[in-house]
Amino acid sequence: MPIQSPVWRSPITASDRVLLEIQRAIVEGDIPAGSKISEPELARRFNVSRAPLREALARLERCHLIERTPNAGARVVKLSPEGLLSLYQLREELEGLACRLAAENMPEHEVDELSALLDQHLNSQRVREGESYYQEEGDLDFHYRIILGSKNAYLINILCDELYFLVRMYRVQLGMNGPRVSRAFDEHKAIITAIANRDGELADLLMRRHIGASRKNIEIQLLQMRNEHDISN
Amino acid sequence: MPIQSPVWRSPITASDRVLLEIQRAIVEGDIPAGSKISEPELARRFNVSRAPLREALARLERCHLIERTPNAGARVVKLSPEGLLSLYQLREELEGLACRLAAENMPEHEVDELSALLDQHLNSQRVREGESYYQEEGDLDFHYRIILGSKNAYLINILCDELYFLVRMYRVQLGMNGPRVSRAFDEHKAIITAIANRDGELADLLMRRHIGASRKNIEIQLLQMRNEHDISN
DNA sequence: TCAAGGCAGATTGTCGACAATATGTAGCAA
DNA sequence: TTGCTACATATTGTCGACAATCTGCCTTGA
Repeated sequence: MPIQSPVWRSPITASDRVLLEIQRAIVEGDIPAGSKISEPELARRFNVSRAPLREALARLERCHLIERTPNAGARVVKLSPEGLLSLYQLREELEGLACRLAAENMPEHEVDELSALLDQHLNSQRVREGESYYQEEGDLDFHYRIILGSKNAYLINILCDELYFLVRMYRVQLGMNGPRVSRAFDEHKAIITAIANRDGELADLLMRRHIGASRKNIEIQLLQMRNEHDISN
Repeated sequence: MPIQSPVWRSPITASDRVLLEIQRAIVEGDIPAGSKISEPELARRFNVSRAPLREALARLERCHLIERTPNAGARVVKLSPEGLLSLYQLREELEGLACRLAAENMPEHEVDELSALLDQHLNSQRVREGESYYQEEGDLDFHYRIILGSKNAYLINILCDELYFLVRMYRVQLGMNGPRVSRAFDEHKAIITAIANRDGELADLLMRRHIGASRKNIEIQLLQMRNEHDISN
């Protein structure tokens, strides 16, 4: 089940439906990265005319999943190590800020809910150890809730609507699940505790460190992949 | 002359042209904040059909100048003190990051050019003192160049293409030029010096302080405006 | 052989019309 | 009078067709 944007309007129009389908297809690699997008073909495939399809394409460009050139059409973005690092640099800053603001603005009940959710995940995780469920769904949910708790509309929009589809795309396609599952629990717990204590500065620092650790983890994996590739050639 | 996005494709299509015109109209208050947007009316006004107009509207939504609701149409955003502060909170983080990255990635010649440009502005400014030209054009140009110097595509896109039109809109419509002109010179100079010295940490700090000072300046003006309003009633 | 130019096909940009949905108004019942 | 319903109007969403532009291939000439 795909995680859909929290600031999402209930999908009513044809362009909404098509957008969701193409988003999923791109994120999961069903439409390969770097491939050209043919408007007539996609329109047939989803049984709509080109008008709502182009509306959907405009929104896909907004969340950086495709790139369009006038009179030349659209291509699915190519994933690159540099792009991934750029993305994580941004996340460090933005989610750090989100934590600081959440410590000020997140309502008490939202903090409690998130805290309870973490405990719940921890228990269900201990049962079937190793399952990478948490890293996928739970991790994103955790980050989403804190971002929403910041109550900064621009920040929420940029992170949830524009950048997080890319994060998911990188995770799925590069298989960046990582062995950090158990450590992520503790880090998440520490972050929400800081927010509960209304210690914005600490929450900020912990979140930066949390994402920074992911980034370094990714850098290591990328290095390994490159080495394997070099050896095999 | 409007400052156009540095990552702009040369305006070729009708939707590009319409986008630029509506952007200007909204930023300068020609189309009032909060007003409803009628597709048929705008289409007639700019002599295009609704197809390219809707394409333009999609991009206006992207840079937060309008808000759309399915089946209900689009409205120009309403400006609010909270919105302005949210925007500046974001800018502090993002442009701080931009400075840190620019210190690493900005080519030497770009640093020199920007430094020279600052001196040039300083001289022409001293001639016609008080003119708010610098604050408008020069200031934005300065920030743009540093952002571009970061070489982080996502960061550039978010700041230059999505947030800066709003910044301009707030400045124009709330008349936030401020008396900080001369001080901004010194701050800009210090920032570019830090970047030239490849001292990312310092450049980051100085930029956050620079934008933070603007934010506080704005908060004061907002307070004054409220007081005057309260008194006059 | 190779480069420049042009032609054919396909793709994107734009248009006008129709269908689906929302908004405002008048009439009716409590 | 107040609140609801039904209708008329206007606006948005979608469609199919045409115009403008690009891409690849072929011809042509040096």
